[in-house]
Amino acid sequence: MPKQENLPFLNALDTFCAAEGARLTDARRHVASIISSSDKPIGAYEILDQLGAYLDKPKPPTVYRAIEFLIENNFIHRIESLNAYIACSTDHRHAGSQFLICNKCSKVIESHLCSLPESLKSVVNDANFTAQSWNVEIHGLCADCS
Amino acid sequence: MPKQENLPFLNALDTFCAAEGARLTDARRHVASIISSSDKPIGAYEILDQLGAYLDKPKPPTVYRAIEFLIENNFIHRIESLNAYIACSTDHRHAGSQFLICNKCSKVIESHLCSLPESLKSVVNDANFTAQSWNVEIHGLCADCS
DNA sequence: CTTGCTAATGTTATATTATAACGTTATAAG
DNA sequence: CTTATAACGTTATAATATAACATTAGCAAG
Repeated sequence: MPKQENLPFLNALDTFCAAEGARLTDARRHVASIISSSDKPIGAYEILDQLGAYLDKPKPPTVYRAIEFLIENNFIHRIESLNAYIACSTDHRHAGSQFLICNKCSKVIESHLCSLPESLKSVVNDANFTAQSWNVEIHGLCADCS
Repeated sequence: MPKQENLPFLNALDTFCAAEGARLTDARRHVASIISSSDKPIGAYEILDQLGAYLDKPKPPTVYRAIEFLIENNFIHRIESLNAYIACSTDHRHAGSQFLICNKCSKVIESHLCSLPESLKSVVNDANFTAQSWNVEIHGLCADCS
């Protein structure tokens, strides 16, 4: 019984692939669908399990390759502190991500600051560091759980 | 040939343990020494290898237990995006960490903002989220490598 | 259309990171 | 001393991720 598909998400992916000449293969589409249908970050092996409903005996590389493709093209993010993946909730490519991760229900709120906060910019500048990408993971309790 | 030990770091650990009644066992001291002697984040299994010079055939749990102890007491941090560990460079407990991670030489600069940047605070407040801890990992090129 | 290139996949195996479980030992407090 | 607890040793395995290589699919040039 597939969960409700996240159609806007899949349509955006479709549009992107058509525009870029990228191939939206079965594996990619199904993995995208599985991740975007989850209301919380989902691990690679849980994706693999669910993928079994659509493909014949999928193996880890199939999942990881799809994940790689989707991350590269900014459709999903990896939550480093959970080794899990989540659909990107913004519609533009961004070098940095910010996640509010509930320690109780595991739901994640993605925010989308378009640039590094000033205080971090200062840190970066003071160190003569060239920032290429950045990731903020804030753990705590969401509104429902606190 | 042990690298130069980071004595200030080990002394601080010693002082802390004495003050808190925590036990500074061989495993903990050696793991702390190994991590604090490294000029870049070091993985658990590399720690394990090096630990072999001091303890008899150490096993993963020995390393992970020491790591857990050192993280809990804020002497080291885990760099999530590298699955690696680094000595804390600040002398006070802090709920949040910020790391500038060089993609070329792997060295890490830890900064120590004591509170969330304002723009992130707003995000947290707007979501009625209660932040407990936070981690910022900024990847890019350090001054030497850019 | 068919040849040849490239992207993507299938498959097997294995690397890497981390923890569960359980019996034993060491420490400090009474 | 005794006892409670913290820490450890050991074995095993869980969980996450990638290497390597043979194969296939899609597409573009001729």
